[in-house]
Amino acid sequence: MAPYPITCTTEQSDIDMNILRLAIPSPLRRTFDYLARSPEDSELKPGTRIKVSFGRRELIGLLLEVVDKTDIPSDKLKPIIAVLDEKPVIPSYIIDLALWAADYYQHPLGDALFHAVPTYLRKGNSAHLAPHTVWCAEPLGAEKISSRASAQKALFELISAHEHGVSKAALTAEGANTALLSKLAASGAISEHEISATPNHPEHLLKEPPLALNTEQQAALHRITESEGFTSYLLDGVTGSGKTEVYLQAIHHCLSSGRQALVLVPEIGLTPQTLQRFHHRFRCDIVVMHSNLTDKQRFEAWSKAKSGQAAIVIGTRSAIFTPLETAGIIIVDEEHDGSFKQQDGFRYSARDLAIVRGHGEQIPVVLGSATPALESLANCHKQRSNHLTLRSRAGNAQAPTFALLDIRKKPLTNGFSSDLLALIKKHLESGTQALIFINRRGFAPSLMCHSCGWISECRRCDARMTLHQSPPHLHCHHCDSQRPIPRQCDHCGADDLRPMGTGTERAEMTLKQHFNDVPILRVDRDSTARKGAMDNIIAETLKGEPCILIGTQMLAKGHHFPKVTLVAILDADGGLFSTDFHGMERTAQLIMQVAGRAGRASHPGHVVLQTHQPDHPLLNTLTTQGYEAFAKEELLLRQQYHQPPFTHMALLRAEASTQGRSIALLQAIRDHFSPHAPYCQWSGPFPSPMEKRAGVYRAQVSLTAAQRPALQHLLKLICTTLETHPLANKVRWSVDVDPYDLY
DNA sequence: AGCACGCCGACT
DNA sequence: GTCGGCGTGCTC
Repeated sequence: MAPYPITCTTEQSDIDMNILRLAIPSPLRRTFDYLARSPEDSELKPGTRIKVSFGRRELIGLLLEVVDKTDIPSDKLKPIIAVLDEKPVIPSYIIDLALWAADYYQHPLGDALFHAVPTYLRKGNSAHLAPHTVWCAEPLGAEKISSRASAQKALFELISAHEHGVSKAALTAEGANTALLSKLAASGAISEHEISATPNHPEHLLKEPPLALNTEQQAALHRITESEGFTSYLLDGVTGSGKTEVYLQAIHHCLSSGRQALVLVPEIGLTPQTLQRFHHRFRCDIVVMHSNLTDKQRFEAWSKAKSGQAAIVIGTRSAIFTPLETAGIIIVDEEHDGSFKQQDGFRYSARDLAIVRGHGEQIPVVLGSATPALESLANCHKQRSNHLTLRSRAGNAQAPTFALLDIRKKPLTNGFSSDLLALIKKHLESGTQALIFINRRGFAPSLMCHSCGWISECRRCDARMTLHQSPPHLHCHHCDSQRPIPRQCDHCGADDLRPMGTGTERAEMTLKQHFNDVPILRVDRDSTARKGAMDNIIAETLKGEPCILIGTQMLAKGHHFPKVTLVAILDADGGLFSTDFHGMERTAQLIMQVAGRAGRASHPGHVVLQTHQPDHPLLNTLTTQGYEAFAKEELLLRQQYHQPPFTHMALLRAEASTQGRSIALLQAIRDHFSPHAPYCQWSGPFPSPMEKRAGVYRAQVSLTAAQRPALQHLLKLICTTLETHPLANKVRWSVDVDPYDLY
């Protein structure tokens, strides 16, 4: 209980609380103080939007606190211009979350805080939404319309067709002339009604009965629902083990007690199928927050979450900052997914912030994955999180079998060994489908001159340009620049240019030559760019006829293909020797994810990995003993090498338009700080693995420390120094705490 | 990040 | 003569 004030200090009433401390949307790492105009201004609460003059422009800041004194000389203080809200738009626990994140990720606080404010509000729009209304036909409305008003009659008919009323927007969409609405309303033929929220009656919540749970699922659900206050869980369940059913029943439990659920999903995870599952189960308002919404739509969804009207909020990374009137649970699906970490600007991890938020609001947090991130597993070992495992599959589904296909010394046809082609043939002949995974789109990763060895390189990046065939062009996948395919070598003029390596387009061509009697369905960013293209492919595979699916990561996420019995990974070696210590973990996750696409009860899946490293220990552990055993071994290696999650890491990145400037700045920082920070290991500065990208030269230095606070303290000093460093004016620099990748 | 001030080169 | 290039400095 809070200590009760025994003596009342009376001075308080004499002190003028007339300074408003604001967060300003700018990259400056501090707050800004303004003068209150009146005593009423001093009553304002944190989270209120305030318009102020800042430098030579006007902008909107967010009130953080009201204080009685400031270090800023009084001649510099300006009064505020206007107060935009009568009550805060952002609740204090969201402000706290954003401020915590700004501090942890070393990001300017104003900029971090405004990530929690919907763009619609950032632009100064009113926080009040016009209530949603629908038009309803009156019972005897038809008689009230003049017999000559045919257009009004038509509109009335249209409205009558909607038993529960219809919104103006929907009428417009149906091609109605909504200008006549007011005429009809005036004559009393129709009337306008506010839509009321779907009431959340606990007994009517379910549209369909929940599925029966197996013992493991039941145990997991029980652990989650019995928790009081904050507890963190890792729901570690192999593909097909029914994680989603556990989520749904945990959400049901949460909704039943009148609370809301927040569900975070990866960017590509927000498929119509996922949403369907929620809509089929629950009779309540569900809002979805993703990047394709307009500012207004996003704000509307946000408002429903904030008011409590939306019982379930599903969203991508940024939805972690959505206020909920009565939060009851946070679920992070596919928690290992990289899209939860923002890769530029404010480099926060929504998954990690979910834990922080759950702790702050004293609610359970469930991280779910079939291939948990190593740091999530480590958190379980450290007893910071509770490991809930689901090992058995629903129905009588079996785990896929794995085989490494040694392709050393084997002739390859555009990346396919003859063994693999034979295997595909066998599966097609038995009436099932095959899925081929290649992590490169386009026709071939590069174009080479057979005469002199010249390779088509991007002018703006240290990268080769990918050859695309439909339409024919060279494309840099790093900066998006394109150019026509040269007829002759740029270097020696010879006309013998040859594609090197295999991308999805070339693999598709190869398969078409070998299997001309079955459909070959290519799934990559290029082939699914057209609206509905992906749906058509899904529909085609669901017919169940033999076919071959070929594609990139897009195939690995979200969709399941029940008739696929063979999954082949054309090149499993790609990530094995990455300079990034995460490489092996990412490769393993990807392999398991792709493998998980195959097989159901009647058709067990076979997974084949073409490799030049059939003796690679971790690859063998993964394919013979599974992800869990792999993770255990990889964690041991990380521990040996003092790598995360056993140490804490931050990356100092720099980019500049000329070579050397980035390095020089980072070197200056290292020289300045490393003698005073013996607890911290410095590595670099080095040019980034791809030094030049989109015309800028990039470099980085990594810092690791055994103790988080020591690292945080050092980073703070570094940021302060960098802000005014003479070398920093031509260099863009940033700090990446807990980097997801080291590029 | 913006935005203004300021001081040097090629144009109506 | 100016228009405008981007270096530098500031924001309570």
